[in-house]
Amino acid sequence: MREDDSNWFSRWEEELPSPEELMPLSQTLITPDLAMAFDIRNPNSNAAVAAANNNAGSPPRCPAQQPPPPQSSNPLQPPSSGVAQPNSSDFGDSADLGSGGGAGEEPARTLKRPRLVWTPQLHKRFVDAVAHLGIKNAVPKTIMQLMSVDGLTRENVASHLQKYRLYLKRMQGLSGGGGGVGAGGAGAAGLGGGADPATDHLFASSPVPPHFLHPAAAAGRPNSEHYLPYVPVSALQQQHHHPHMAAAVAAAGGHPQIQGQYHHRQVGHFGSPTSVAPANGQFDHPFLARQGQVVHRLGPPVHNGVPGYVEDLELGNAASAGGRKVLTLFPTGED
DNA sequence: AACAGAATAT
DNA sequence: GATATTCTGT
Repeated sequence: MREDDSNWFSRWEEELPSPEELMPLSQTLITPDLAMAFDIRNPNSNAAVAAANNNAGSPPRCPAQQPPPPQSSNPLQPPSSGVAQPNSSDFGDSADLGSGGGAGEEPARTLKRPRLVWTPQLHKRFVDAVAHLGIKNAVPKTIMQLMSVDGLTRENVASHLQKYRLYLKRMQGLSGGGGGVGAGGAGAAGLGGGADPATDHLFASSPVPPHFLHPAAAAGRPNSEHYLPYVPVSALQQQHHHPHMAAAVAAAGGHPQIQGQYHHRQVGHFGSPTSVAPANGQFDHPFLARQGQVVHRLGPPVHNGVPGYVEDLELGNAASAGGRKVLTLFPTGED
C-alpha cells in the first residue's frame, strides 16, 4: 500500500539520518575507557588502533600507540558553524611502536586492520544509507560515503552489502504476509509463525524498508522505479585514508572485543546546500526537496518531542573465540 | 584505473 | 558465521 510507503517514509524524516546527525559523523569512536587505556585524549581525530599482537605468551605489554597519522587529520572543518574542536594532539606518553620500529617513518602498511564489527548502530546507518540511496544507487562507494563513518572502507561496505542482499533475498522468498519486517530487535514479536527463525540477528535489528523486499510490488504500477536518489554530500570530506581506522581495539589479554556507547552529539553542518554536488547532478527529485527543508532546519535544538522509539540494542558482542582482535567503530547513532 | 559483484578464503 | 580477500567483468 502506498500508505505504507509514505508512512515509513515519514518516519524516516524524523527518525533517521537527518543531515545534522549524519554529517557530523566523523565517528572516530573510541570508548572512553579505551581512550584512557590508551592515553588518548583526542578522540576527535584519528583513533588509534592497536593491533598486530599475535603472539602467544608474550609478556603483558601495553598496546603501543600509533603515531598520529601524519599531516592534518582533520579535513573536516565545517566552514560555517561547526562544533568541531580543534584537536590538540597531545599525547601523554607515546611509547615507541613496538612493531615496525620506524619512529618517524610510516608504519608499515602491512599491518592488517582488525576485523570490523557491524554493530546494530552501524548497521542501521548502513540501512539508512541504502534506503536513502535507493537500491539502484546503493553501491558500496556511495553507501560508504553516505554513512561517513570514519575508518569504514569500501570493502567493508561491499562485503556487508553482499550479505545484506542475500538477506533481503531470503526475506523476499519468505515474504508472505508475515513480513515481520518492522519488528524491532528484541523479540521480534510474532516470530513464532515459523517465519523467520533465521532472522539474522543483526539484520533483524533494523527495519527494512518495504521496497527492499519487493520493489516490484511497491511499484504498484510499473512506472515508478526510482526512489530516493538523495545524494551525498559530504563525501568530500572524507579524504584521509590511513592504515589505521578510527576505532578501538581491544587488547588486553583476554577479551578482545570492546564496545562502547558514548553518545556525543556533535552537530556539524551540512555542507551548503548549494555547495557540492556530485558530478552527476541527479538532484531533481521530489525528495531532495524534502531533504532541503530538513537541512534548513538544522542546528537549532529544535527538539521535537519525538520520543519514543523503543529500540533496544544489545551490546555485548559475540565473541570471537580465537585471539582475534576486533574493531568496533560506532556511529553516532543513538537510538 | 576504478569500481561493483560474486566467489572464495580466513 | 561474520568479515576479508581475491577474482572477474565492466
